[in-house]
Amino acid sequence: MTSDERPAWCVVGRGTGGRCALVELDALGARLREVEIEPERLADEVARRESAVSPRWVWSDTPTWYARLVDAGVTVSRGHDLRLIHVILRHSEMVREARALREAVDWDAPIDLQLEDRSAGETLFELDASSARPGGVPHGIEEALTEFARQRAAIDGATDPSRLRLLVAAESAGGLIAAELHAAGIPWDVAEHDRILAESLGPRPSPGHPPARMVESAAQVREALGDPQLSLDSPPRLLRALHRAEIDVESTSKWELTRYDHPAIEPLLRYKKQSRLLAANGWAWLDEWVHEGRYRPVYVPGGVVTGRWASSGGGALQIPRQLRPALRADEGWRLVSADVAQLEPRVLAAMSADTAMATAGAGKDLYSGIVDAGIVASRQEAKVGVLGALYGGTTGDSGRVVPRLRRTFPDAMALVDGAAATGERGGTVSTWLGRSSPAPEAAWTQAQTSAYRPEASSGEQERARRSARDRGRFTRNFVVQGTAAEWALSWLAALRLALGRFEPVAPEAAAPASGPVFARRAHLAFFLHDEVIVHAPADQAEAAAEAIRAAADAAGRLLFPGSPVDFPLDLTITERSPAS
DNA sequence: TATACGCGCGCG
DNA sequence: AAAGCGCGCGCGTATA
Repeated sequence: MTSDERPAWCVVGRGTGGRCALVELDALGARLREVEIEPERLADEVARRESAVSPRWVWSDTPTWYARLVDAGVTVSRGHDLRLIHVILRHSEMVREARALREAVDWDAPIDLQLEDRSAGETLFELDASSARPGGVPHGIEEALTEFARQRAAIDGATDPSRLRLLVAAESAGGLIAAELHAAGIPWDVAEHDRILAESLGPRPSPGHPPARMVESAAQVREALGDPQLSLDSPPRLLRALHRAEIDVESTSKWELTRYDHPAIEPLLRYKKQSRLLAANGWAWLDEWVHEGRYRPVYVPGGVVTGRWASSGGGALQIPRQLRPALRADEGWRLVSADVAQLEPRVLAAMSADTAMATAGAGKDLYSGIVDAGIVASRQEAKVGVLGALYGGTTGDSGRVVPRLRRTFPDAMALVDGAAATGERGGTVSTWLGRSSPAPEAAWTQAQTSAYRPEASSGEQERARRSARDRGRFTRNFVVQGTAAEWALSWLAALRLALGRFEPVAPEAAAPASGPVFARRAHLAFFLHDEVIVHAPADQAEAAAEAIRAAADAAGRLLFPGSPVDFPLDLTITERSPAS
């Protein structure tokens, strides 16, 4: 083993005296070289190694290290996020020996959102001891090397190392992508957003005043209820006023109100919609979150137990469809939007190797395929039934359709029914690539045990059964939602690498607001569970669309080699995102 | 005055 | 018709 061997990994961490340490490892984890450098030189040193050997970069957590590199104009193609991977491995059923990982409690820290959303102007790489936040993961190089060795041992000794390695790579790629999405931002048309607000609410009022059209709606509600002083924003008072008008709802929720025919209902529903728009995405939101034509949400990979991403600040994953037209490509650029048709049922069909379900989905619309197979009469019934199968629905339309699906798709239904049964018993279930559901809380297990005693009251038994069913629905959905998240991460990861190979466009065609790394080529701009938006120079839009399709095919083959299940996309190239 | 919690609704 | 899974956020209300 010689020192000029090509490194497979490069571990980055805090060294001595405020310097950064880089340690290159060979494929077996043996140290090849190590250097300590001043923090200002880190971006250059990373860029040099990336272009020479493109190692997999290992660091404590991606927001801490990578956001600064991206800002400095440096990207890397592959990473290993010790914090994200630690959380997966310490719970994974695939890991045979997790004791050492579980004892490394420092690595079980939640993401530090302050750091992720760091403000501009903060000095680069102030990673000395004084800036380490209590409760965060360790950033020192020796801690990183030790944890990395633990993680490699856990993966190598797993029941299915190759699947777990796919998950580790996909999760880490997600970390890189989240940082890049934040840096690039979503191209946002403030004028269009303002126009949509004005259309619904009236022109922007002066601070502290309600918009005119909301005042109007509220007045109509008060008039119809005969209560001139009523405050619509207080659910208890509104409920009492509705009862006085003989509208016998149990809550003030929208779905319940729509069932009543009364002159107050229409303006009340309108008021609620206006109120929601104003509070969640009104002018204050615009002022706070959109700057220089970009909305830059903070994405939180692994933020959901199932492996889905969460977000923090601005409600990035809940942008109302109504505001979609405010997403607008820069001049000379396009938005390439793609979403997967029925991702979760297709993932279920592939996991369970249910050939009947694969056949129903072959081509385009899975729900229509179920109708065509003569199982249900309408697409809507098919959809409600499939969602009921995934979520554990027992009542209403879904409860009626699920038994038919159980006969038609026995393998798919056996998989989710089995996951539900395991959850009801207090067991753990896992996704296709090995992310496992959390164990039940001690109080849950205690309550189940207690309810089994002969002297347990019927109320106690009923509560225990209900909570067992609740947990069963969670584990039922966990395996599908979690595997769909793995598919989506694989899709994104493949797409990102493909876009990274696009030729830069001429400087005069650049989109400077996207930042130095992304301004001159097609790049990811938005991700939402089963949907991506790529911001692309007009003459790269078609190629980007093809890359999105190719990445979806690649994700399917990677996770489910040989499976007949396909993952068709709805794909559009536009200047402005359609309201749909 | 600050914090915790439930409601309602936006997204998949 | 409005359920069955996973979230984040703003609001009003209750509690300290």
